[in-house]
Amino acid sequence: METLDKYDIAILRELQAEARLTNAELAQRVGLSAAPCWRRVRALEEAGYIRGYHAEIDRHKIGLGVLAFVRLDAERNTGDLTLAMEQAIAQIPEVVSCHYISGTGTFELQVVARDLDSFSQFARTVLLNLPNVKDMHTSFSLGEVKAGGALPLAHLGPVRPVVRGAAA
Amino acid sequence: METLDKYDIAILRELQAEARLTNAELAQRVGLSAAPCWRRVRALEEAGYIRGYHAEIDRHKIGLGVLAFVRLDAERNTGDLTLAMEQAIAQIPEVVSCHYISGTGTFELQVVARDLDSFSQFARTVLLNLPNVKDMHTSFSLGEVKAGGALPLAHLGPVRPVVRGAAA
DNA sequence: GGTGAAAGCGAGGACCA
DNA sequence: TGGTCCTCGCTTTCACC
Repeated sequence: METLDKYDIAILRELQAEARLTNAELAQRVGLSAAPCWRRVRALEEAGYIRGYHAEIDRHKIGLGVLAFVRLDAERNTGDLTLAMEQAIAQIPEVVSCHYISGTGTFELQVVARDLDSFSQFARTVLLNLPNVKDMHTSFSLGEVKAGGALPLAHLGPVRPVVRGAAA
Repeated sequence: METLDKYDIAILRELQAEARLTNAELAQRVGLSAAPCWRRVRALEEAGYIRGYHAEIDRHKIGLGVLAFVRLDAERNTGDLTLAMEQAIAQIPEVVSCHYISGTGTFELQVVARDLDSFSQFARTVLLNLPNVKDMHTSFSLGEVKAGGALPLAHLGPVRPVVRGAAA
């Protein structure tokens, strides 16, 4: 699995948009017959291009009205302390994502909570009690302009729709 | 679909973790037989709890080495201008997510790019050319401490594993 | 790499408790 | 509501081009 050809790209695109496509439907959309299409999907999974398949759940429907962007600054910035902090953060369910941002020891988190009260309590009792935390800055999402996190694939190649039997 | 019971919660949890489960396997895991399990999945989809199913693609494997957190400040903050800005942002493939942050007109974006050069060019030619942009602040992810964005479900109820036939 | 075909199993619906 | 049965179509794996 060295490089991706147009079929692989098309498969990634389709599965990123709609992971529960049947193999038959997927094959038709990318312009392949079922067997080779299925083999490619398997190869993409095994090579690690596809890390998994997930249902996207509506945050608001399950009562998580608050999405906060939190920046945590670390007190000190040695490898050990940072690692311990990372491990502690990664285990918190309310933390939806966390990235290490810079050599100065800042983490950018996305945190969900039921409401502002709930967030506030969470921030005080959990986030600020993490080891090695110096400071915290929070911004709240007031509106989702774009969500879903689908990655662009256009850079992988000229992504013309694949039409079966069409000459180049 | 007023409220979720323990079966619904279990279904959401399993499908969030692994969307391509067969219905038979899912039913077994949540402690239901196939037909009612499948009916519930359908109901959850139709009620909007499940917004879709997506393959998670490895950003690095497809050559997107850079993930940036970008804050865009709007020049002026009227409804029309903000809306136009939002619509422009939402259409940019490299923008993986975008949230409106505060009444002062700040947007928090996640942007992917091949490398720093590529990001830099993208920022100059696309982001800074958006209508109504005043200012831009960028932080780069140096490490994914936690990713995937799975929502916590524990607040929906005491989430004991459902065991078939086990008395409470 | 691609196609086509065969076998086994799950999806999806009807119906009962 | 959950459980059972039944049928169709898909998945998955052949062998072969």
